[in-house]
Amino acid sequence: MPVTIKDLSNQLGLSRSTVSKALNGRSDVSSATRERVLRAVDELGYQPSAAARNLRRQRTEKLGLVVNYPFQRVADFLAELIPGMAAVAEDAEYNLILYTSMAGNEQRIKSLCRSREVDGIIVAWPPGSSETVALSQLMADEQMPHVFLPRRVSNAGISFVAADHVQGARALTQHLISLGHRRIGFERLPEVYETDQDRHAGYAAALRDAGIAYDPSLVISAKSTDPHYHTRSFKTFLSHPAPPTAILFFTDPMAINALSLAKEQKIRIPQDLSIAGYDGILASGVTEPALTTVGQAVSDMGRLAVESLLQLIEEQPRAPIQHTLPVELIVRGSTGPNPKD
Amino acid sequence: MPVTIKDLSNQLGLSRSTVSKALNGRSDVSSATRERVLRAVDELGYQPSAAARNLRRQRTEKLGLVVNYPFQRVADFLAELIPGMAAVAEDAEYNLILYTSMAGNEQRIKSLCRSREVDGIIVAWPPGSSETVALSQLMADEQMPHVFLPRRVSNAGISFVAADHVQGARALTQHLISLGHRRIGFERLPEVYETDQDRHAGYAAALRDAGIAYDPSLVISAKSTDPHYHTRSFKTFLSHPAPPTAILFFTDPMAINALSLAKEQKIRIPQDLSIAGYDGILASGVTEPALTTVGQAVSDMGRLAVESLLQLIEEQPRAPIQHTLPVELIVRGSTGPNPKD
DNA sequence: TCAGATTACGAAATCGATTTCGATACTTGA
DNA sequence: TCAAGTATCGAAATCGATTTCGTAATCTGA
Repeated sequence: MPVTIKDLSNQLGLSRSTVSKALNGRSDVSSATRERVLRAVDELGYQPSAAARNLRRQRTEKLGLVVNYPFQRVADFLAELIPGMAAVAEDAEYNLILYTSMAGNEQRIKSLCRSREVDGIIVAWPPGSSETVALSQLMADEQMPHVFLPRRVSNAGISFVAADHVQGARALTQHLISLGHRRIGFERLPEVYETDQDRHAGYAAALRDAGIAYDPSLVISAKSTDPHYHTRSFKTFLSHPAPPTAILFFTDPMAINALSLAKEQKIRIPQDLSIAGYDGILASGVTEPALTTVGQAVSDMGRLAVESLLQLIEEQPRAPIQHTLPVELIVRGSTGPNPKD
Repeated sequence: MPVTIKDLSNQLGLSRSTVSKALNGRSDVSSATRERVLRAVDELGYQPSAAARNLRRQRTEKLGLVVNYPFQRVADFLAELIPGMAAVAEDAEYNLILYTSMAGNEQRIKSLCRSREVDGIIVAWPPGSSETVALSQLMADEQMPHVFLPRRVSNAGISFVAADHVQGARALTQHLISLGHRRIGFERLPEVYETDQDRHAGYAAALRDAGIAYDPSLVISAKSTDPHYHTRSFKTFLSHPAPPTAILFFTDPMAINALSLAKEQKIRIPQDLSIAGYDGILASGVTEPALTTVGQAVSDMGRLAVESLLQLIEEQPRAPIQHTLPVELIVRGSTGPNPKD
């Protein structure tokens, strides 16, 4: 039903070859013919069939975005990420295809690679490190360019875009130390996440720099991101024989949860206790008090991820492309001087 | 480089036709042969080429999501919308392709339709009504199934999924009236948006129901969603000779902005002034006081939009598919009794 | 003026699947 | 036993573009 290149060539009395060459800017077409072709394209409203072109060219100009985050929990993150990515991709004439149901299913990733419906893949989900390496290997076997986001992968051969969480957690901890805090609690996630290892390393480094002994009883590992765990962790902190005067939470939602728990228990923030989050989500700016946190240049990360992927696709470099972006300490009302000072 | 159906047929000593039929569940293949084929598929890791299949079948099992919202401003909205849409689509073996750079560019929509790289389109952007009709016509001319989201279109022939903003604004206004308010301010958007007309209609209806005269000086139309305008509108309300005792803002961010302006001016919310938002974004729950607002079942809207589109694609009904979903009044701390009572 | 180079175009192969139609072998029933 | 029906498979066309290669016409320079 739509206009094909055959219709065009019939109308013009030219061969399909010539029409195709005229449209693709090849040199062996006279400029007069080229103009005739272009005029006819306008007249008939011709647009090449994507499927036919993809088949012949063996590429689709589509990038796969494999997401497995629970969207609600990282709403801000994705909402900032996706437009940046889409914008860069579209500038390069690529589009993004979303895949949200392939978590933990290697087979589906493999199918995606083999069907060649995308030219490259951005993986945005939080698997454990070993899983990441296996996944990367799988895609490499299928010759599918790919980039991991938003996380560092310590394995040397893997491309990724990440934020510098060592620096972020370190800056945050230093901020608290500079306010006089010595006993600083930290609620972390399970260690399988490299993000967790990084933030923990930053926390530990800041303590070491300040000559403060690392107290394992001040570090609690949440089993998951379920709010239930944070509530329990928070209570554990409070009932500690020598409770912390400041607490670092792994993410803003955890910290925001803690803010309301504190309010229930008539604990004043930051007079009685300092609380800090991480990620700089939108909601962190409107709580009372507003949350001290660490902001990431999420939009930049998205852009960089796509740029990196396009580079992998078009230039096929030997070395992986790895970016670690700086993060920004955002000091707001939820942190204050150590009340014990 | 990847395994093709030809490789399979060579390996098996069968024709490509037979292999294809075995894989597509056709009846004229013996079950023994079918099993041999399936085994070979597993062994060789065969996956049909998406491009070849698309070309032959004349469909792609992809849906286009044309978005033009400023992502940051509607972060929550999209973050809730997209996963719901993706989930439904993927259950039906479809995927979502994102298009974010085609605002106001009819030509690009036309190209998208003609290239047949998607089987249907969901349009999520806030054009004026007349623009919507033109856009719909354009896609209809190209025989491209499409659904508008998240907005009502008064033109009878157009498919859409929307929330019932008449009801929402009406419920919100009634809530304020029941608190004793008689002078209720309303900051609306330019009238070209049907959403605006709906919410305004709901506001006016509630007043009428309560026998309160409609006072045009209490209704301010913001020129855009720029925070600058809201600040000015808010000040206009305050300097009104008979200022409102409650204000309805068109969206939550506007209301949240007003909350902080009020705090600056030592106006107590809700003791001195009641403030309400609209949309029920995440941040509206963590402000101090938390915002009274109207929540939409955004995830449901996304799901419904995709379901409707799939229906349009697969069943080709004559009539358009139109859904208007109820919304939910969320009463929180930012609204209270009329202080003048 | 003529061999060789250049220009402009078309025929046909190709990408990898699906589908139509026809052919063969095997059953079935009277 | 034979005609008709059924089960199973393959050859070839097809989807709509791109690309390779060959050819005819024109141009160039000595």
